Amino acid sequence: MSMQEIRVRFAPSPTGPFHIGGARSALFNWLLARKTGGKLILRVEDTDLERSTKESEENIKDALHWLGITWDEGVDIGGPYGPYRQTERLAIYRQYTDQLLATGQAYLCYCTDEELEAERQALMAKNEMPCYSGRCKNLSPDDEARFIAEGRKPTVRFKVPANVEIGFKDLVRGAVVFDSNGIGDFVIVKSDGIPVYNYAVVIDDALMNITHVIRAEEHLSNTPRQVLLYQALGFPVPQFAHISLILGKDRSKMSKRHGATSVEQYRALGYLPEAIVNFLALLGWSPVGEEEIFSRQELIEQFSMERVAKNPAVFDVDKLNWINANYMKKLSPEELAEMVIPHLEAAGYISGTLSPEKRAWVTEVAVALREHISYAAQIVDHVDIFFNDSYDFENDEARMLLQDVDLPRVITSFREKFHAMEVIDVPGVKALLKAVTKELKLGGKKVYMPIRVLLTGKTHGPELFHLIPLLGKERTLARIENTLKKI
RNA sequence: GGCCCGUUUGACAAGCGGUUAAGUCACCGCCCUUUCACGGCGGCUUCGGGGGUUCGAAUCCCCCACGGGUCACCA
Repeated sequence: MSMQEIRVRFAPSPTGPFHIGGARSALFNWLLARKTGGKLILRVEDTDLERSTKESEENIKDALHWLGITWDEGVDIGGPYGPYRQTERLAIYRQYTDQLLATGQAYLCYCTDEELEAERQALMAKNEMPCYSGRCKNLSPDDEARFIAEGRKPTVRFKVPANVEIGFKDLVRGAVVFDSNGIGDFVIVKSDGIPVYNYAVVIDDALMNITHVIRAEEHLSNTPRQVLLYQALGFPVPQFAHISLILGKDRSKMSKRHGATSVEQYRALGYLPEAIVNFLALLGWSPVGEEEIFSRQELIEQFSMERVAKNPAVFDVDKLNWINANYMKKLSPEELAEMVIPHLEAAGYISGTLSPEKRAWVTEVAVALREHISYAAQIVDHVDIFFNDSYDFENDEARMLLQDVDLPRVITSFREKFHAMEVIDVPGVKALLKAVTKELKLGGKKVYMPIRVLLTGKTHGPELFHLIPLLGKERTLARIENTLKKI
């Protein structure tokens, strides 16, 4: 028995920033395709003419590229089942609409928005399911002529059969059954001739030979409508897999008020694509072993739909940060600098093209700080001590440290040795500080802490032997003098 | 409101009728240490409630509660 090639698709609508939940849907599709040697198709569902923008489509493709999610057929690269943009497939949909109309499986509806809204309100008031009554189903020729004369533009509605059980197997949820009586005749083509999502998606998935439809759970209740359409059109029904939603901290659907929700925002904050992919994969899917850090390749090897969870998952930024920090540690100094520089520019610490020396210095600063940050943007919270020679004491503890009776001896010893240093480098400063503690017979704390406060005004920060070489001889000495004047 | 989906510790979750109910993040403690961070070690009262089925239930069935989704000429 030969395995049929798995064909999955990611079909975003380009109507806004690319949501992190969309990215996860794309990722799961991609993982299954890569895992099985199948194909991932990228189709753009732009039938909402009001809200769809080219800019948004570009944004989505950019984000996908950035995440390393590649498609085998679709917009930009084409393929045997194109076009892959729904607004370019209108003629195709029309054919099937004619077929549905001709066979009596669909009909024209002349109801206005106002009429429909009134009907809906009436039903709601009676506590009944607000679904369309079907009153245009058997319109008399006279009425129809009248509506046309009035200039009404009809929609096309699908005739939903009564008393039918619509069941399908969901890879994540198991058997799901709906009652057709709960579904009113729904619009499949808008009055402007553009098909509605539920309709276009069926024709496209069928024509593009999609075998597995992996998408967010919010589409679960749309699925019975689609199954009906598959049957009416004589198409085979694909496998469905509805993955759970991503929730915010308060367990409601993730939205703006939960913080960053778009891929673009995380990118801008300085998260790494590998980390986002890793984190997203863990949201709803679980690996077999104990390891949680996976490269894309490892994810592909380990992924399986069987291990996708049914329950919704809360987006936990702390865990994302932990994962991202893991990947940041693996960066080379140059890569790290690359990530951090835009944030330093934005914060006004640097500008323009950096000289090679300055760039090297910034790189070292980033390296000194890398253990302290989870994502690139956080660099600005720690970097001030390197750029700003004037500062205030962070707190009383800092002030107190400079009241210590041993302070004069520490300063004298340090200054003396430091003056004598030819080259200010990490091992040199390390040795110097050690020599001071030894000479004065003081604990490390008695030496390091006052010097730290003298140099930065703060009680914590990066290692002194990183800090001092980066400040250099003059700035180090000058800072000590300036601070001493303040006490 | 109808329909559908879900409910294991603060979060992600493993678990598929018999386990001391994994692991990861967070948190707490200890160790390392010049601080913070990193790292190491340890801790962290978990199966929403109630009925069944069964020798035995987190696991199967029913009811309830709660959360979510959906009922558009949006996707």
